[in-house]
Amino acid sequence: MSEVRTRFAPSPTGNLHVGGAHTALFAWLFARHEGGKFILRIEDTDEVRSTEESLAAIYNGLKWLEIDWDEGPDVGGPFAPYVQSERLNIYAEQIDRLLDSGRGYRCFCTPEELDERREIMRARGIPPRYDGRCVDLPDEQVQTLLAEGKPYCVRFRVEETGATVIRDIVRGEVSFANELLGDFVIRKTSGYPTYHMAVVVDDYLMQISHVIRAEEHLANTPSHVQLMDALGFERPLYAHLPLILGPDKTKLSKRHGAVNLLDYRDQGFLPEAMRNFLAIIGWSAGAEQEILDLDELIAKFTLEGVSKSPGVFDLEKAAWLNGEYLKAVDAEYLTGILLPVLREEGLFQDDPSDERMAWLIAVVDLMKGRTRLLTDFTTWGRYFFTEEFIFDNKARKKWLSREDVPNRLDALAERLSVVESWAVDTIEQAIRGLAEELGVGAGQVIHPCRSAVTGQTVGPSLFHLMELLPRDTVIARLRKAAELARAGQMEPVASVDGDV
RNA sequence: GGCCCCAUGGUCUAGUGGUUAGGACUCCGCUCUUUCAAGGCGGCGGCACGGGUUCGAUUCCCGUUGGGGCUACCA
Repeated sequence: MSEVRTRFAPSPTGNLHVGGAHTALFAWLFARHEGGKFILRIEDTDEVRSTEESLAAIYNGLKWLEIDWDEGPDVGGPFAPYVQSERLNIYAEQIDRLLDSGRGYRCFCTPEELDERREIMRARGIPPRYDGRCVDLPDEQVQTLLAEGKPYCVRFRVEETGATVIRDIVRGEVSFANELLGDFVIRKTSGYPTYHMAVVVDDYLMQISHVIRAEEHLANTPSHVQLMDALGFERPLYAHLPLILGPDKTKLSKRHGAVNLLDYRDQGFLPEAMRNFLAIIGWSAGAEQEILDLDELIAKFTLEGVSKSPGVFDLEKAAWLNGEYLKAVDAEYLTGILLPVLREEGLFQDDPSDERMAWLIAVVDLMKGRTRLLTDFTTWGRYFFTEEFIFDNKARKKWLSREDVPNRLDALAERLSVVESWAVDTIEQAIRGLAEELGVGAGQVIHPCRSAVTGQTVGPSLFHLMELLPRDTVIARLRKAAELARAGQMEPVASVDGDV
């Protein structure tokens, strides 16, 4: 078998969205699994909507997921250029061939006329397709119109009878009746090729072996295949991937919330978790394993494992998976990713000392076992970084508003101020010792203490978390909580979020 | 409307002409623990429907229903 070459061919008309990332990932995984090449091609034949920013967003999104390309606009390659707007002469040449062979023809219908006729057809219940008005325009008439400078586009004359059969790796054989296809535009009035023309030419010239794309393109495929046949191009193999759906089961789009891949980075997702999650929508290794690292993904990925039915993007499960990665990942590595998130929130300084970094790593190590998103560090773990944290209602209600608590907190502060060293075991001794002296269970000191120091009733081991806070800070928090409680300011309040 | 695709719990899925239909997320219990939003254990919940084919269909065929995609001088 000749070399496997797959491509991702986005149009730079917006951010890299989740669906695009999914397609790119599958095409990339397949190429990597097969030891082939993965090509990035930019389809900017939409002159009005294409933007530079969007191109940058595509690069950033792919890089975030660690999807790399062997050939592309920035890295070049044997079939450069990889940006369609830089290949206009190539398409022009192929369009001319079609014009010469009679499979292409000039169409002088205006968009307004087309719209009007389409409406009429629709109203009559006829499938709206181009009526072929300009197909057999006499040559002299064409010359006259040309001479008049009348604008025109070029259409492709599709087969009138029979059927076009697509062999799709994931769907099997799919047949389309040719009579239902209309003569479609291959060159716009502007001179730009349409998507249909450009993909076909580029997939052939770039020697793409497997066209892996989303299912929304399945219905376009007979058009592409006919074009290829007419041009004498060998057909690639096709694999149409299931779509990603929103919770309402329609194609995932803006109205479902975040569809920009990088929004998930900002929401606290790890790239490896998002990659893993994307991979298991519409694909399964067959085994009962869902957590797969990059190497496993590449090793196990096959097109046969791709499912036909679309899948809902379940954010809940994505968050769970992210939590699994957070747990498994090395604390030092995680700290590196977390740093910008903390700085964004103004919770960590710009030029920390080695000591301070070591402290952060320790915090991350303590916290990561119970987080699902990176942003949990700035919400649940806020008390590590600032005094500006809230006392949630559960803590207020259950402990901080209790009558006996202020005295207990003060007593604990007193005791902690005299322990000879600030460490897990000395802290634990102090707390348990106080409980014993008061003749109450340890929990009666531990819980109020946790509430006062963290504002929450849940979290990592109290003694360990206290060790990571400066003694002065802990003591100050205990005293402050006691004071607030005495002033009657520890009653549950409506304004406090975090009442979970 | 026409064409095409799809159909296993709410969601992601494994799987088979004969299985107690398996796993994961969510949810609910129980348990461990100083706490749970962590860990452990357990539970609820599914083959869309109707016809065939067959000794036997979740599995194969047809239809229905439902969902989705496409129907542009957007890609």
